[in-house]
Amino acid sequence: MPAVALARGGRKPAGTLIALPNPVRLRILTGMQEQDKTADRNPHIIEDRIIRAALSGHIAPGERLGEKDLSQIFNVSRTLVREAMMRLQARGIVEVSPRRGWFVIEPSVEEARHTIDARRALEVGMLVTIHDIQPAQIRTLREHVLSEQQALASGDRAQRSYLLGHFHVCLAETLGNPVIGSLLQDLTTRTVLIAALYQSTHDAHESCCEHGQIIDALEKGDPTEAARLMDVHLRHVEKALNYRHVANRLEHLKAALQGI
Amino acid sequence: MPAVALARGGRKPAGTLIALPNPVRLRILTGMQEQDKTADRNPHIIEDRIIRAALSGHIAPGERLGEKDLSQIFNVSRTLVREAMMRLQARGIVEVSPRRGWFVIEPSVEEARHTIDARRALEVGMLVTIHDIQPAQIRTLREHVLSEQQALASGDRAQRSYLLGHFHVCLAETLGNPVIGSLLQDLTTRTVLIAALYQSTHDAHESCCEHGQIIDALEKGDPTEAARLMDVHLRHVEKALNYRHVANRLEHLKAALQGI
DNA sequence: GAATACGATCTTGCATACAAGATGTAATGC
DNA sequence: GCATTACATCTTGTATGCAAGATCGTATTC
Repeated sequence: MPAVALARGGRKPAGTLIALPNPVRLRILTGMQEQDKTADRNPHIIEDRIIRAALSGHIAPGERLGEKDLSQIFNVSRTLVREAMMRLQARGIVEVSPRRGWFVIEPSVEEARHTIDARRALEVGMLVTIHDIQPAQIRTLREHVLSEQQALASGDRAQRSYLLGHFHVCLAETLGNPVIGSLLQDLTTRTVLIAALYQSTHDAHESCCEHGQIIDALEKGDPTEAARLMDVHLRHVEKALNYRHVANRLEHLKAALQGI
Repeated sequence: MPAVALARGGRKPAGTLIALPNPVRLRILTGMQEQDKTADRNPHIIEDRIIRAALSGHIAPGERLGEKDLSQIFNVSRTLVREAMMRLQARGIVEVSPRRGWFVIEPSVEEARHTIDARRALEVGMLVTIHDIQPAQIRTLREHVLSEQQALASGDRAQRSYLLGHFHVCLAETLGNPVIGSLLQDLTTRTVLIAALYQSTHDAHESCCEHGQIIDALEKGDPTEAARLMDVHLRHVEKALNYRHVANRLEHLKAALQGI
């Protein structure tokens, strides 16, 4: 028996990430970014932290998010945790197994495809319907890519993962549509979880480079080309997913037991 | 003083719909569709009913949804109502005013544009990335349009409104992407609320006809044309919104008091 | 008569208590 | 030794209670 037992309702350890009991592991949720300490009374803080942790790769798909653990971590009652979980559930980030617990989504191969297709539709559609774009917007985007490059150089994997995912949200918001930005935040979070699940080997440098190319096309006033590049970019992201490797747990187990 | 007083926290009566106190008016939420009585223990029933009521035009933007009222209507405690509200909040259908109450969204002109733009991006993007389409799928869509026509003929405005909105969800799901379908459910619900707010005069017959044309294009194996038609369709929907008429309440009040 | 202060009564915000189910563990039978 | 059963302990599900704020009506004050 390991030194620390897994919490009762726990599924199997998600990936290789878990080496500590949940309450300890999940402590990363608290002090991650000191910048928004002001909004400590923000009822959305729990959601935000979880999304951020997922985007940073700190939380793995299938990971259990116990109400009690979270209530201790955030020092609130289970009520507030539950309310945050309800919102995250509506956003497709977590799901509940009755009387067993809350779990970060573990999309099946099919769900993964649908999610990426949805992103493709939304992002390509967003780019082809652009009218004009201002230099200031280009500057904002370039700054984002610059910070991506800095994260790449510094070797901060969490920051890198976060920024690469957040580029797409940033793009939508910079182009002036917060509604699309909000939808993309959820879809990219799910994509990052999918990538973690299916062990994406997608190169971060390549992603960053492609982000730059998309901005180039926008700067040249060619949104159609930008849309095409985005399509290619998302195909690369998808192609990097090794769907066969993990498949979903049930399929995996089934195959294993059939001696395949 | 009127025979029935408005609930304390109530904003102004939303549109001309309110002629009864909320608890009575909202009774429409209970027995709307007898078909899914089986799932009475489904914790999502409250959300579903509210979405459906909004799509049917039974619930107006700005309408107050008191926790107590709903808990009486659905015969559950406030806890479950609150959880449903949290999910609806995450889906952008309701919003909360602290210690005053929950309200169906009343999008500003800007938010309305962003929502329709998001729909355009998503639906156009979905159509241009279609590969092949089966006759069975075309049949499903035709059946939907048929039921739209029946609702038009029968004069059932609620059913008409619901089906015209639901076409877009149906399209996404039929084309095989439930993720897009889920996103579109929320976006179309918001659009219907916007239409109610800005008094859309968009002709229902025209909408239904355009739905048919989109299916025609898909059947002919021309998704690009379908995408173009969808773009036009959504522009018609948007154009029908008489943004100036109500604008938002503040603007409206301002204009009224300036004697415009 | 107009402005203000105050309290009654509504609302949501949040914590807590208990019910009910799921799971791991140890005792029991053979 | 192995299967079965009973129980202990964890989990979420749901209702309820009380706190705190917002609004409205009324009395009070100038």
